[in-house]
Amino acid sequence: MTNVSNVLKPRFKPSHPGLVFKRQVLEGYELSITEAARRLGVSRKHLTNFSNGHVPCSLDLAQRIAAATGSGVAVWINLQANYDTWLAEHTDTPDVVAFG
Amino acid sequence: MTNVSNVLKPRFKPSHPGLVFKRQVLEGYELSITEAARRLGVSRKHLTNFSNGHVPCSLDLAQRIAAATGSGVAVWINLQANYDTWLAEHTDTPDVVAFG
DNA sequence: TGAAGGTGTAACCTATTAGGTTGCTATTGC
DNA sequence: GCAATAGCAACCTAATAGGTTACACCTTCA
Repeated sequence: MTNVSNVLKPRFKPSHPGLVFKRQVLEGYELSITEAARRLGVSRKHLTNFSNGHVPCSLDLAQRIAAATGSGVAVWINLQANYDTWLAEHTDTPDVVAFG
Repeated sequence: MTNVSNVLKPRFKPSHPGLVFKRQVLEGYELSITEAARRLGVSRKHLTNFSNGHVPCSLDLAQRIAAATGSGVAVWINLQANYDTWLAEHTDTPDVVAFG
């Protein structure tokens, strides 16, 4: 697993998008989870789980956060993609037969 | 929706990861969908659907393709993320109350 | 001290979806 | 004709996003 991309781009475990949301957005706007959930149109339970890194950032949630904050939806999708990538690189790879 | 990022990074609709897989990987290795499905350990039906852009690239599939081709899993996750981003930017945004 | 609001978490339910199996039809090459 | 491939449909399952409700535990404030 030591290839060029790893050498050029050493990876530490990225923050879960929910933690970024909590620290950057909620604290930045001084919003409670309860109030943010109301404005986003999602349940408080779900936003709590997301903000604590227990559930991934779905496309729907990414769209809502982007719409409410004025940020691009790509930010949240890519945060999740980076997080997923790190996980995928650090879990066992499924059994396959190599191509070529 | 006309912001700096759109100006700097004009977006055309990205190819579905499955089409990339079909054109670049299958044709490159001269593999049939049937044979590739066998090697990846997924059903032929599912790989057909993926290769024709009917189903997204799941994390599991991304891991399998990466393992079989020696490419990084990030490639496939990011292809899907870019595709998702484009779709999210070109569909109606859900109803939310702005922060701040 | 007690009420109010915020937080975390658990149990339960529903809708969606990834993915499998089977079977049919069409196409291509031997 | 026949074998292999491809696309697609119907159907089934396991997993998951997300909701509702409820409970326990803080703070803060009157």
